[in-house]
Amino acid sequence: MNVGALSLRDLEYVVAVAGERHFGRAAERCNVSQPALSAQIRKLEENLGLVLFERTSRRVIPTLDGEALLREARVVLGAAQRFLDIAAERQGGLAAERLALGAIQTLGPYLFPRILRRLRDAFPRLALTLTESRTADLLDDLREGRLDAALLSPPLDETGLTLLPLFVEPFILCCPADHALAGAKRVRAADLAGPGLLLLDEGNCLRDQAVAACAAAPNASRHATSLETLRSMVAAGQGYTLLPRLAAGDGRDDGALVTCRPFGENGPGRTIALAWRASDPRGDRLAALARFFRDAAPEGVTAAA
Amino acid sequence: MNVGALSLRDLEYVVAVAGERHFGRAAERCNVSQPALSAQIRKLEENLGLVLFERTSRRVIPTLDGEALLREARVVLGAAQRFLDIAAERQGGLAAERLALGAIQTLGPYLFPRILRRLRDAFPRLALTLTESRTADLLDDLREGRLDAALLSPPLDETGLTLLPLFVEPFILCCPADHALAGAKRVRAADLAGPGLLLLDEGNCLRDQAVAACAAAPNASRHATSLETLRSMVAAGQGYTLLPRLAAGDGRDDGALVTCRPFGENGPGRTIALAWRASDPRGDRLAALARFFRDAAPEGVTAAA
DNA sequence: TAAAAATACTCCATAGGTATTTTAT
DNA sequence: ATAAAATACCTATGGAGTATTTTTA
Repeated sequence: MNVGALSLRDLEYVVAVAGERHFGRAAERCNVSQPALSAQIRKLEENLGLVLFERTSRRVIPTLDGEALLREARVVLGAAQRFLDIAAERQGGLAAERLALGAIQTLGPYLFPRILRRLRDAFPRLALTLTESRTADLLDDLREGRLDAALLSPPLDETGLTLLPLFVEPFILCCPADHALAGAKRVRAADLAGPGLLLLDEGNCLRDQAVAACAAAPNASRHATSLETLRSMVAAGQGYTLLPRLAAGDGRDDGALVTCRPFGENGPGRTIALAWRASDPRGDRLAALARFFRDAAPEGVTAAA
Repeated sequence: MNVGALSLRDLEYVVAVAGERHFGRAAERCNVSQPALSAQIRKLEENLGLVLFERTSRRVIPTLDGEALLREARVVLGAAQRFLDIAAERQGGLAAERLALGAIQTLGPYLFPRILRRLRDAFPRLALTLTESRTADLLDDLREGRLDAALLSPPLDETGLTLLPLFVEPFILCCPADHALAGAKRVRAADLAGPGLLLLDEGNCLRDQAVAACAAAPNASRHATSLETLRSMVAAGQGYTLLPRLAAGDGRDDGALVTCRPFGENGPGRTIALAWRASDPRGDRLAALARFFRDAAPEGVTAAA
C-alpha cells in the first residue's frame, strides 16, 4: 500500500471505533452512517491485510494489530492536525513575515541606517534580512527566490519583475577643494568629461550612470571598488567624481580636502526603485513596503517621476 | 478545515512540487497528469487559504507559507509511512504474538511448570502472560478482552466461546494413611459421601465436580481456599478429599501421612478445555495452541472424549 | 517562440446514504 | 427478542484523464 492511498479519514474512523468500542457510536462521532464507517474500516483492513477489530454484535475489541496501528494512527493524525494548525495560524496572519531585501552597494549602506528604525515601527512583524551586492547579482537572487525584493536603479534588463520607483537621488560633484571645478560658477556636463573623472569598477550601475551624466568616454584608467575608496582618492587629489547624494553625506569627515557641489534643479541623478517578482503573491504587502520607502525617503532626495 | 478532509496524496504532491520546483516533473514523479496535480495543489491552497507556491511559466518557488507547511507535510507523511511499515511488518508475521492465557487455579500451578518449556520451543515467538483465577472471573476476562484464551473445565454457562477439549484429568482419592478408605479393596462413589469429605470454597469448579463424583450433599462445613490447604488438612487427619491428578503429584512431600489412591478405568475426573472468543480472528492460531496442549499433555491424564 | 502552468471537459471510482438482512447473545 | 454489525443497492462528489488555451520570459 502506498502512503498516498492511505486516508486520514479512515484513520479517524479507526481511532473512533477503538475509542467507542462500538461501530454505531463511532459513526455518530464521525458524523457518518454506520454502514459507511463499517465499509471503510473493512476496506482498510483488506488493504493492510490485517484485522484491526474483533467484532460480534455485542462487542468490539481491538486486536493486537489494531492496537499497534492505533498508536501509529494517533501519531499521524496528530501530525496532520499540527499541519492544519500551522496553516490556520499563517492564514490568520500570525506568523512572522520574513523578507530578504537586497540593495545595490552604492545605496544600502547609506540608506538603511537612516531608515531602519522607522521601518521597524511601520512593519513591526517584518523580519528583514538585508544584503548588498551588484545589480546583476541582485537580479539573479530575485529570480531564484533567494531575495524577495531589492532596491536598485532602473533601467533593468529583466522581465518578470514589478518595479515601483521610490525617489530620485541626485548626484553630487566631489572634487578636491583646490580643484578648478570647486570654484566654477556653474558646472556643466561637458566640464566633467575630462581625464580627471574617477569611476567605480565595471558592473556597478553607478559607473555607467556617472559616465552618462558626464558625457564622458568610460576609459578612465583609475577606478575604485567602493565609494569610500573613491572619496579617498578625491581627497588625495587624484581627480573628481560623482557621488550619489546619500553617499556623499555632509562631507564633514573630509575636512577641507573635498568640496561637494550639488547640481541645480535638473542636475544628474538616479532613480531608485523597489523591485520584486511579479509572481510573488505578497504583491500588496510589497507595494505597501515600497510606499513606505517612498514616503520615508531621507532628506536630499526628490520625489520619483 | 478538518483533519479527515486533508489528503495524504495532496501532501505528497506538495512535497513533490517543492522538490522538483516544476509541476510537470512533480506530476511525473507522482504518476499523475500535470493538470491533475495542479488542480489538487490549487484546491489545497484554497482550502488552507494560503498560497504555497509562487509560479510563473518559468519558475516555481515555494512561498514562506509553503516552506513552513512543507516541513509539516514531511512529518505527516513520515508518520503515515511508519503506520504502513508497521502494518506490513505485522502482516508479514514478524511481530511478536502476545497472548494473555488464563487457567483455573486448580490446574495452572500444576500444569504450567510441566509444559512451559516445550511451549516455548513449539511457539518461540509467542509472548505469554499467564494468570490464574476462578472460572467465573476467567469468563469475564475472556469476554472483555483482558484474556485471549483460558484453560478451564466444561461445562460452561457462556456463549460466544470456542472450546477445544484437551484431555481428561482423573481425580485421585486423598486420605490419611490410617483411614478406612486407604485400605479398602475398591472405592465406590457411595463410600465417599460421608461427612469426612473436605471441599474447596464455593466458586471453585472443582468443588462442584467433587461433590458430583462423590454423590455427596455439599454441606460439608470444612472447606479450604487452595488445594495445598486441602492436602494439609488431609495430612492432619481431618478427613479425605479428591484431588485432580496433576495437583496430587506423587505425594512424596506428605511422607506416610497421606495415601493417594487412583480410581480405575472409569473413575471420576474432569475435562480440561482451551476456550477463546469465537470472534477472535486468530482462531487458527489458537486451535494450533490447543492442539499443542492436547499433544503435550503431561503424564497421568487421558485423551479427551 | 517555446515551455510550462492553467483551463475546459469528460469519465469513473468510490465514499457515503438508506433500507434491509444477518448474526450473536 | 434485541441490539448491532454486515450486506445490498443507489447516488453524487471529486480526483484524474485528454485536449487546449493562456501566460511569460
